[in-house]
Amino acid sequence: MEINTELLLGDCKEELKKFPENSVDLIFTSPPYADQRKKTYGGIHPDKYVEWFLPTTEQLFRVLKPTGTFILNIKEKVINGERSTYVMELILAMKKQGWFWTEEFIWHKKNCYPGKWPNRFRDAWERLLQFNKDKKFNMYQEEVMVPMGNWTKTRLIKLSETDKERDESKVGSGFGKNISNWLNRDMAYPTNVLHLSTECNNKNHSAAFPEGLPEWFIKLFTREGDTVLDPFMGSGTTIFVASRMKRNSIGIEIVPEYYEMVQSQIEPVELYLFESKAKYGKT
Amino acid sequence: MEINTELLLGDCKEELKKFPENSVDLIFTSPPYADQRKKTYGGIHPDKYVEWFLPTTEQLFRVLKPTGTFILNIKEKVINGERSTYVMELILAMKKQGWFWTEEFIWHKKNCYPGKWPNRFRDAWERLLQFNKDKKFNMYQEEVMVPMGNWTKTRLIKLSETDKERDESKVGSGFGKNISNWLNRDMAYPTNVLHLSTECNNKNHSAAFPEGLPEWFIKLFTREGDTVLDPFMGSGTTIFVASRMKRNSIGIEIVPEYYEMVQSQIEPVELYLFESKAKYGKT
DNA sequence: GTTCCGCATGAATCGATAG
DNA sequence: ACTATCGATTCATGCGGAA
Repeated sequence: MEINTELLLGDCKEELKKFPENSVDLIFTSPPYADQRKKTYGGIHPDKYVEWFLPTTEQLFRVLKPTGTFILNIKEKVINGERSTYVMELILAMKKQGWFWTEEFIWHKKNCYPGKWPNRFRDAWERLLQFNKDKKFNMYQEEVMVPMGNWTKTRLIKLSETDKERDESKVGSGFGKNISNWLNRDMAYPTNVLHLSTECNNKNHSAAFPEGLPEWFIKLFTREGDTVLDPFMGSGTTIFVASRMKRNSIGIEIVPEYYEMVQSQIEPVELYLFESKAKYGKT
Repeated sequence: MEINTELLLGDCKEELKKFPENSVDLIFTSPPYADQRKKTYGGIHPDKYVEWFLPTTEQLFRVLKPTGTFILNIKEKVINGERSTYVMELILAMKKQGWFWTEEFIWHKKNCYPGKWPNRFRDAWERLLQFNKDKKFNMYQEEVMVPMGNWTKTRLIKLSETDKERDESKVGSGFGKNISNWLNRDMAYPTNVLHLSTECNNKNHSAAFPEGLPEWFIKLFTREGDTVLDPFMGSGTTIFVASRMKRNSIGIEIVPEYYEMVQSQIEPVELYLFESKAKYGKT
């Protein structure tokens, strides 16, 4: 199997026009937040943020397959003591573009930035907005199953009786059996809350999110040989993870320094022979 | 000290007009979600939700003190495979009413209800939206401090012997004071992510949220003798907790069965004599 | 080679100061 | 008045050096 990694230098809303429509399985990205990273990206004013982002999401909509998924990592900042609304306005605007707002995952940052203020606590979570072109999309849930704790086990045992009664009367035969199947397994499906720490290592590249974040969504929404796109590549976390997981990937970055740094660290084409099981490194 | 609990039967947006303005310190409520609880509340169509809710928030704005806080527990439901937008539209509309959208807390439901769907995972979180009338409001952060993480944990093992000495020297020399300063550093301020399990009590009424939820916000935003309001009282969780914590409380409920049930279980007036330390039961 | 400790480092936010 | 910059606050994490 041949896995390609394609890196582009430039403004993603322009570069994306070169790509064919319906060609990407997963878009995972974390755009520069409003007024953040001014030194590298110039900073986008909160009032102009939606207007700035919409041309890009329009291109993303075009290149995404109907079965594909767009995961957007974002969080509104505090301005004058209150939360900005540009994320909510962005969601509403993207729906008008045709996007389905399927779900909102929560990334719980266990090691959030410290600080103390009279009127608020530390911000320990970010949004992971899931958008789709269609109600039907690819989702490989069994790939992200997690070990079940004893605590959950006992809980399910207690609930199983009530579950069987209620759901069998509703649906028929299916649901109650699922529950009993779970008891025999030691794996359970996760929820829409993800617990991950940010990586604050001394390396040159300071990634905005830990590798575990794109890894989880790449597992969930793609298979080996599929294509992953990150239009705001930054330090390249998404691209490195996708490559390691045997997914084709496309990374676009407007800052030359970042682009060159990623380019120097990645192999554009890799061959995988007689390997069916992937080894993703750390999980 | 005399603590009053006032219960009203009726539509809260009407009942609230009887109350003077600027008289409530904390509003904590979980309104009927759109199209949920149809049997008891009739159900509100998602498209009409904002329109339905705004007259109530207008009254809430009126009765809340300038230093007070409004905590709204809400979550959008899934309709035709995608998340509704009525919560976001509500926030935008409330801002036009004059509310400050100060913060969004996340309630991470550690034991959310089991289930399996082909296109989504179990929903394990809800929003706790904080609104204020002013940038300045009362917040008693030290009341909700939590034990610190592992750095101190390992240290506490070594300190255990010294800990004993502290108790002995409490009465006597000033040696204990140094230690207590150390121990103060074992507590840290929490974040805006709350981890609470849903309660599975055997009572007839199924509370929408666990007692720990209103308890945390009552600790954080009020003091003994302050006034807490829940305009959608339901099974009365907020009222019971407020009463136990020696706060005056006002509960409004439109369903007679709920109203009577709460009324039969609460003392309208309670006297507390010569007690300076509160015992809230479980923390 | 382990374990332990010290230290720098974050998509932060507020309030004061300066242009 | 309104924006830009700076210092103070604070904690989980992972690295490197030490015991």
